[in-house]
Amino acid sequence: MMKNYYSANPQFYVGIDCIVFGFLKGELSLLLLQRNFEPARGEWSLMGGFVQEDESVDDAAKRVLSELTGLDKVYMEQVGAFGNIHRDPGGRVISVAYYALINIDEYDHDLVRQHNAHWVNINEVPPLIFDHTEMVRRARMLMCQKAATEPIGFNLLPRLFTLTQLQSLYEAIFGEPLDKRNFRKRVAEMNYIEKTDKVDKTGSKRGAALYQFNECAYRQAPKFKI
Amino acid sequence: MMKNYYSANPQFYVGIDCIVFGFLKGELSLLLLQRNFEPARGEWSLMGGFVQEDESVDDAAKRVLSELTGLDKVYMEQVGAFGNIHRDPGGRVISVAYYALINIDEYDHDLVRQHNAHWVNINEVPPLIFDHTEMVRRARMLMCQKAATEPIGFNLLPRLFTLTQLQSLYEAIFGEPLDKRNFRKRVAEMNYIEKTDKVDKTGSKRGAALYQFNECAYRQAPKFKI
DNA sequence: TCAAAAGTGTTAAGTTTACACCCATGA
DNA sequence: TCATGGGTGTAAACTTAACACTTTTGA
Repeated sequence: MMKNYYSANPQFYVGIDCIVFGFLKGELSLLLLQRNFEPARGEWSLMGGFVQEDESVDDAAKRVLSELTGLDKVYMEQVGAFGNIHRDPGGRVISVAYYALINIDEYDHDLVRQHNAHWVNINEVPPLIFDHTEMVRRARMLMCQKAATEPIGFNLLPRLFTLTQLQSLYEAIFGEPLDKRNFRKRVAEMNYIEKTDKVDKTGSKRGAALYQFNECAYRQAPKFKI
Repeated sequence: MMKNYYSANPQFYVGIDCIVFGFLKGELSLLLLQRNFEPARGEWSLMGGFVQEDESVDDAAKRVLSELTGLDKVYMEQVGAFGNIHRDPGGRVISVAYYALINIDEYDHDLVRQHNAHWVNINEVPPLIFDHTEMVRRARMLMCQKAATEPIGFNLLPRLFTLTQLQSLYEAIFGEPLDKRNFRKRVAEMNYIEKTDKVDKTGSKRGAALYQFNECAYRQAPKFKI
């Protein structure tokens, strides 16, 4: 009768949509697909997929992201469920959106090319299918809030980075310029952002010190505020 | 072939679970069900239901809340989708949790009684079935954050309230005492929290001024910070 | 008359913001 | 030698936090 109780209800396709953030040429960008499949062939969309029987919703999101990027162990956060009746004109699909932060040096370029995916500046996102524009808006808002109080930004950078790179990342995330001296003062207070003895000479003649984020040290004293 | 593409994927029951907050006797409380039905008869749970074909997920949440409380137009926010494979031992259900803020003077007591639901102090929540404890944890965190920066607390109070009531509400939400003079100073800066000429004599001999939240005035200058 | 809640300002501490110049180096 | 990005400290403005007494009135 328990079986009975559940089976009186309808079932739904449950989709996954991924908002993939990357930090490219000093700008925050999204990895978007120009669909070469139906429905909505030719239009822009997020990378998506469907939850399968043998996986949790979170695992489905990881799988979908991995199908696009070849990446594993990526920082992802759920944005929420999107469940309007006609959100997908191809049929009733309830979709769960996730955002992911990836280091653009590490993804599988071939896979991305096969999916006809492209990096698009966050401020120049074209109209997207269905409710994907709303998903992006929510994802961006959530990511921005989270990035202000938790050290998730490092997922968008290479393991070693300069303070100028870090600052321009946060300027891209918040969409506003930051004061260099105030920024560096705050970084200096976070001992888990460690100066290494390596130097990056690609960005300037003088060379800039390379830093790394020490996750363990952060967990000892998890205070973060940019 | 579009149909084909979708139908290669499995379908799922999509559940709704409601974290119903109320402000009762100076304490934040949750409306919890002691289940008189299977599965998990006798145990404590959130009010739940299933999304139907003819409704959006948000509408399903409103319906489920209304089935329990008789209320309409309640403040609700989505907490997120919960999709672990074995989260519900009775079958694969992907559930979307919502929190609701209700004024405890206005719900339908008979309906609540019929569902065997009870108000439980937020700090004395019994073990809940499935992943409902985690849902409550997330809902509480989200609500607390939101309440600090948006005027959602008024949904938990009667239309007219005293500043002492308002303060004790926020103390319950944040789980910490607030300074009376600092609190009132901040309230005074929010012109959309309007003093009325009515007085509440039930809480003290002297009587306390009754205030109301003016939504329109708030939208003119939507700044809120407690 | 007294117990109980309502109401009311000031000051110190801490945080945030604004701001400008010298340094090192490769071209 | 000079153009370019790297690196550094201080003071004013603002925000937050701490704090105690008087008022009113019903019992």
